[in-house]
This record gives sequence, structure tokens and C-alpha cells, in this order.
Amino acid sequence: MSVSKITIKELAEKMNLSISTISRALHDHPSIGKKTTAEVKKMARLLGYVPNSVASNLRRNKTYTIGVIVPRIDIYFHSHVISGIEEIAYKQGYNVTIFQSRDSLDREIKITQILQSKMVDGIIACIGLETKNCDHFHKFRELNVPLVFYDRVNKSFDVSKVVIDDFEAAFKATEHLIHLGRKTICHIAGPQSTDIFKARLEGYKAALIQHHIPVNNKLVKYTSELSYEEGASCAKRLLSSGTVPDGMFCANDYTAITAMQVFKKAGYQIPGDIAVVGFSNYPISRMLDPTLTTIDDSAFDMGQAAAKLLIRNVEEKNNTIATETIVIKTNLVIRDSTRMEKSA
Amino acid sequence: MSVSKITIKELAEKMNLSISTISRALHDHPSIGKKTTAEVKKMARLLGYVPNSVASNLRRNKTYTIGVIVPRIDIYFHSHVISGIEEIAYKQGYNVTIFQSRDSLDREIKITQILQSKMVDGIIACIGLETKNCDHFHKFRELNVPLVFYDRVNKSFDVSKVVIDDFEAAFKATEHLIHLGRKTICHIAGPQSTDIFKARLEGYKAALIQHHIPVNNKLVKYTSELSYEEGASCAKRLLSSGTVPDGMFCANDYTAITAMQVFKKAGYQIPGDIAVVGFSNYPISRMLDPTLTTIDDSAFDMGQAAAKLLIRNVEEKNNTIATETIVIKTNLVIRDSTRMEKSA
DNA sequence: CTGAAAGCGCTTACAG
DNA sequence: CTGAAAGCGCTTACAG
Repeated sequence: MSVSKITIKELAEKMNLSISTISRALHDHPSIGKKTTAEVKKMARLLGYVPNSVASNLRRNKTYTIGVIVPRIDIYFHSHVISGIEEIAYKQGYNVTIFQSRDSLDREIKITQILQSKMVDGIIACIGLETKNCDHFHKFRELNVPLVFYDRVNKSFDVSKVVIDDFEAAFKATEHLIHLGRKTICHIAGPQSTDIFKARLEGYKAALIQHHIPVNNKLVKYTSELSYEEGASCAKRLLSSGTVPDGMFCANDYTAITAMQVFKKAGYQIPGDIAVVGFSNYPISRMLDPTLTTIDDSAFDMGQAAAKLLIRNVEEKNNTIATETIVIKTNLVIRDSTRMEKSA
Repeated sequence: MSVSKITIKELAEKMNLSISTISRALHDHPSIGKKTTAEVKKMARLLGYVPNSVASNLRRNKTYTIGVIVPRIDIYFHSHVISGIEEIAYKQGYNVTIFQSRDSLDREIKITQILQSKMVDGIIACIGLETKNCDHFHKFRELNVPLVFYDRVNKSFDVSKVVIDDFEAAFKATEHLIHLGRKTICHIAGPQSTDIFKARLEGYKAALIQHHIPVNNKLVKYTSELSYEEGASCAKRLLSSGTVPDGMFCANDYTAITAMQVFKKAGYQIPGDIAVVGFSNYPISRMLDPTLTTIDDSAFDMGQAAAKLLIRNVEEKNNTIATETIVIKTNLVIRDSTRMEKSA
């Protein structure tokens, strides 16, 4: 940085004190006299002294930094989780350094190296779609760097995690449609290589079975990334398939939004003819016409819970290897896309 | 971090070489023999050596880190800009540390201190709504830390910036409505304390004037944060005001989306009765019914441009005080909400 | 081609 | 209550 940057050493010279005393005074060390402490602080303020955290991090072997790995930062779910993480971190005096894997395993591996080299105190990660094993995270255990995963998890890797119960949420969503009297309920599914989407599909099936509705595989449409476009094309395929559903549960809101539009344009009433439930509770979902019933995935809460758990692990001296799993409650937010009174 | 972490010193001991040699070999210093270099690297790989960047940052007085300040990370525009920043930074070997001011001046000031203490090589910032003067950024000039602002800028602070021409974009958008033959064009405006929203309002007015359409202040509805809710309420007020517009230009997409819905529910055809143009080109805008004509604000490009400019400034030795302004081109994306052929 | 030594800015056990 | 000294892990001018 700068030549003009003021250091402890310069403060010491200016005040005819040792750098030890300056350092202690700045940290309110009890052994330094009140008067000295006050004077040092005053001078520091006067000269615009800002401690060099890089130096103190190195010396103390602690950075007050949390590394966060997300697939993409410009997906609302992740930026919302980050926002929750940051809120807690900020309050507790931690900084957050964010990295995007862009769902690339190579990049994810490289990021773990960077995080290690940066001496982060702990890591919160959502693994990428390509990540089938978590070997690149093993080292953090040896290094005693706490780790918390969120949302996507790898069953073969035992790690602390914050998740929602996707199975239960999907079950709830599907059951809600069943309670409306719907019998032909379709599902727009996410990529089955990802556990959470698999669990949503399982929850959907389980609800049908529990209510003695046969599972019809033709009513399950698979997508590769649950995009807007895929939602529309799934809906079109359903319409042209001959079996038009009377209920639909989508693995995210994006696909629900565009599927709903396709149905509307084709002349179907929502929820009268087809009731629709999404997943995620994106802000837009409450602004659609009709407003969309959906599962609130509590992204912000997830972020907060992950940060709290991580910081607790960081600050507990006894880094036991015990891992912890926090399951965040989800809510079914009922709106007009399944509200029958409206269409009555 | 860890006890087991391997350092240059340990490599040196293991290999009976000095730490100088190890350090040089790891950096492919030409003075070290090829054989030694190869052996050192092999051993480093074997032992899982990862350089401690905190130490080297301190020593070299350079962190390869860019500090980014955004109001909120969970606003799509900002996460999209960050994504652009990160893309460039990653390619050039820089890391990005992100901070949220949450539009609080206090927090913004505190963040500038943290960034200084972290020795970041440069800073990219979008100032918060409360930020009326930029005194807390002055120190970076003295410290020789390059600074690039994006989107929101403060006219009284001379700094490099990446912006779009909000005036021109708003002019284009409004003119587009005029070309459709619309005469009663309303505007949903953002908070006028922010330059960009002021410029959008000015652009709207200028287009009207240029085309000899009188500016009717009743057709301008002000909002405090351009939220979904405010868009709906503005639309309702317009409908009940007696002067129903035949064209509408909104300072963002959120308000356009909900305003459009209010109009539709009230029985107006879009674009037949009311043509609508938004601002930002959020992903949702192309999925609405009708799809929304809007200004693409090129968030990703802005991020990339800001990162390129910043890194160039960081790496240029001669840190001249010359500031630079990059104006990113915006496009009017014409979709169904203003496409007359469709409703013909 | 290799090494000894200084030093980045800070913290902290040790001594007084 | 205060200071001298060591050291965090690395880089790099200087010397050979």
C-alpha cells in the first residue's frame, strides 16, 4: 500500500514509548496505565492509525475470516444465504471472503487451496454440481479448520451441515395438492445427481403413495437445471402428452412460473384447472398472477445458522471431531395458485 | 490454523537447503538450478505444502485482493456485478473480498477501515443511499490504493467510475414509447436523492420535450425504493387519478412487473392500451406475460469493466491521479409489452 | 547457483 | 506498569 501509512513503530517513536506498550495500550491491556492508554489511543486517532490486520493475523495465527464457497453468487438463493452469513459474521467481528466455484470441480479444488493459504478460521461451503467426492476438503480436518456445508451435501463425507428437509417439504407440498382433491399431480424435477432434488422427487412420490394415488412416471418431467426455459418446455410436453395434470409440484419457483404461464396461455385456469406449487419462495413468487404457493426455503436463516455453527466451532477450543447437522424448518406458503376459495 | 501445517522452513530442513533456496525454487527463480527447482517442487507437492499468503502478503506489501463494497449482495444487480468482477479477478490471479454496507453510512465507513487494515490492493465500491459525501474514501488516495466506483456516484468526489448513461437510456426508453404513438406516458421514478434515478427522470422528461409532448407532473409517481409493492400502488393511483396513461416507463423492472399486473387486472390490454418499459432486464422480465421491454443495464459488463480498470490501475506503477470514467452501453430490449404487431 | 541476514507489522512470554 | 526480544512465514538485496 502506502509509504505514508502509520505503524505502531511510528507511534512508539512519537510518544517515546516501546512498541510493546503501544500495542498493549491499543488493546486495552490491563497492565498499561489508564493515562498512557488514553494518550496512546488519542495519538493513534490523531495520526489516523489503522492496525495492519495482515501482520496481526500472521502473528496470532487467526484471521477472523470465514471463507465461503458458493456455486454462483448471482443465484438468489446463494446471495441470500451469504447475506445471512454476513449478518452474523459482521456482528461477531468476522469477515467473509466469498468464492464462486461456478459448479466447476477444478475451480472448487483451487479455491480450497486459496482458503488454506489465506489462513481462514473456518469455511462454509455449498459444493458444486460436479463435486462427487469431497477429498479436497479432507485437509481442513487435519488443519483443524472447521467446516460447515449448506444445502447440497455429500452423503459419504461426514461434515457439519445446515440443510432443509427436502423430502418433508416436498411431501408437504404434494400433500397440499392432494388435500385440494387433485389426483393427477405432476412434478418438475431437478437433476437427480443432486441429493436435494432427488429428495424432492422422493417426497412427492411418498405423498402420493401415502394417499393411495399411483405414481405415474409420465407425470414426472426431469430438467437439467430447473431453468425458466425448461419449466415452459415441460409444461408444453405435459399439455401435448394427453394427460393434462390437475396439480403440479415444481422443484423450484423458476419452473413453476413459466409452467404456469404456459398453462394459462393454453386456456387453463389456475388454480381451478391446475393448482401449482413451487419451491424456494423467490421474491417474485408473491407478485405473480396468480401469486404462487411455494415452499419457503429459509435461505437467510440457513446462512445465519451456518455462520453461528461455524463460529461456535471456531471458538470452541476443544475441536472435537463431532459433526452436527442442523435442519432448518421450511414453510409451505399458501397463495392464490392453490387457493380454491378464489376460483369458487 | 494447524500444528501440522508445513512451511518453507520444514521443507528446507527436509532437503538440507536454505529457506532462501526453497522460496526461490517455488517461484521458479532463474538463479536456482533446474534440478533443485524440480526436486523442491516435488517435495512440496509430496508434503502438501501450501504457501502462506498472509506471510507473503505482509512481506511483499501486496495482497492480490480486491475489496468490494456493495449495498446489498442479495440484490440481483449487485450480485451480477460481483460475478463480473470475480470473473476478471479470478483470471488475473486476484481474490475478491465482499462487504455489504446495507446502505448504512456507519457501516460503510467501518468497511473502509477494514479494507485498509487488510491491505487490499484496490477497491471497487457502490456507495450506499445514505452516503452524501465520500470523505471516508479520501484516505485511499493518500494510501495509493486505487478506487473504482460503479453505478452510483457522487458528483463532488472525483474518482474513476463505471456507469451507464441513465439519462440516455431513459431517453431511449421513453422515445420508444413515443414512436409507438403514445402521448400520455407516465413514469415511476426512484428516490431522487440518488443521481441515477434523477437522471432517469430527466431522460424521460427530455424525450417528451424533444417530441413536443408536455410534461405532466401528475404522471410522475415517486417511490422510495422501487419495490414491487410501490409499483403496484403507483399503478393503482394512476388508474384512480382519472388520467390513465397509454405508456409507462418505470425506473426498474420490479415496479414495471407489478404495475403491469395491476393494469391487466383492471382490464387494460398490454401493450394495446398501455405499453410498458422497465429498466434493468432482470431475468424474470423475459418470462412475464407479456414479456417486458426493458433497458439492459449490463451489470455483468459493468463488473468486468470495473475489475479491468481497477487491476490496470493497481498494476501501473505510475499511479497518476488521473481518474477515468467508463460508460457502459445499454440496450433497449424490445419485447411484447411494447410490441404492437402482436396486438394488431 | 546458494545462503545468511534483515525485515514486513504485529503480539506476547519473560524479565524487571 | 513498561521494555527488550523473539518470532509468525515469507521475500529479497547482498555477499560469495
